[in-house]
Amino acid sequence: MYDLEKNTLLSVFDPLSFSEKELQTIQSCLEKISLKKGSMILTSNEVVYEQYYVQTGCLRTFYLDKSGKEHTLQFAINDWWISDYTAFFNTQKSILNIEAIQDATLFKLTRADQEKLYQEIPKIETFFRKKMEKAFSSFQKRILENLSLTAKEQYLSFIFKYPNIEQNVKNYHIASYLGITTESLSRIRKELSSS
Amino acid sequence: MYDLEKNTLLSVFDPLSFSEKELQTIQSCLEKISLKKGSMILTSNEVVYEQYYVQTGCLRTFYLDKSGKEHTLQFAINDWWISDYTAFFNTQKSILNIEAIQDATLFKLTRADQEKLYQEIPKIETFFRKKMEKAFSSFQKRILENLSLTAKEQYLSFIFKYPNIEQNVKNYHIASYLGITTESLSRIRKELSSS
DNA sequence: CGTCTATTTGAATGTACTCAAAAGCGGTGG
DNA sequence: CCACCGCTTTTGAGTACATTCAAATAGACG
Repeated sequence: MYDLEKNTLLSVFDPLSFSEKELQTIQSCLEKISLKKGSMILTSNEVVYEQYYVQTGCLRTFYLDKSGKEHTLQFAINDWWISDYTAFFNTQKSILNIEAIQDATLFKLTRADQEKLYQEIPKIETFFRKKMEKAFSSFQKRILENLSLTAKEQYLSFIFKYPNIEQNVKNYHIASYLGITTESLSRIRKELSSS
Repeated sequence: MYDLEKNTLLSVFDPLSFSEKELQTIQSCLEKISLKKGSMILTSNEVVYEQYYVQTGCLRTFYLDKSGKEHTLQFAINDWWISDYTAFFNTQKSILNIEAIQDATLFKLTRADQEKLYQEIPKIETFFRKKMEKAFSSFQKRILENLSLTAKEQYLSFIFKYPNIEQNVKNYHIASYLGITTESLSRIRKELSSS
């Protein structure tokens, strides 16, 4: 295995270290995917068998409501995992869509291959459990901020959390994440710039 | 072990079945707790070493913001687990408070004992992983509803999800869960009753 | 019955929304 | 290099909805 490729695989499960044999197992489970900006890797109402590790680029998950509005649940940049996990956990149909909002390179991991990794490399199960705990915590924080902060404060919290997001996402994406209109976000930004 | 007590322990890890020896291990890890309505089992800024299984009664977790407002994150009734999981996972200080809003009986399980159970009865780790996945999914749903539904629709979704909640929680608790004032909730309920 | 708590109602205010239009920005082709 | 086009953001005016504060009712309980 070329070192370059090996380093890439290692970065997927970053704090862990592996034997040569384990790396081969991992390699057999990960499929590299390149995406063009604007393309979708998941649309609602598909059964979800896979999750994705984002190596480069930027993606988002969003929910399309009955009135046709998009609501961004999450952005994912380098070193994040992304899927419709609610559907993934139960091998159900997705309610979310996943879109590349920048050209991106990903690694795909199917549920079946994940189980295989759990069997062969148990520490990977712990790795994913911790990822899940982090994701859970960030959802909890999001709910609490939603309940306790004004739109302006939520925007500030957002750009603090994702300091380099500006290059990747449009303001209307941020608005759809915050649950406000682009117009409202524009006015909030105006206020902030003049103070 | 009396059958009654045994059945109680079994209900904590419901779909699983255990040997006599495993039941003893479980028993040694669970501590039964009785709570009076109004009492707190966690206040913010404490290190969180435990989670609780709710056998009877009703509890809620809430966040107290700088302005002194309470924001309810969750209610927990029979067969739910409750804690400040964000703090629990990392053995950090809580930002949440947990209050009994009805007389309640709980089982306490510490992080250390949970690890012990994982070692001795591996299927319990899977059990908790699935609980976590469910909790994650319900947070995701909450965020999406927050983004896509009106206050009235969120209220309807809430009473649909917790059909028997009325006996347990005050309307001002529901309002603090929905992120609206008691007055607004009152007006929403009035509209609904007249239509 | 009286007291305490919870809910409802009213009026004024504020914040975000919709709809429509203008301005800004980036890339392409003449 | 500039003009044009499509996309994004900003601005404006009017409206809708939730908020605040204050007061009135309704319920629960001794």
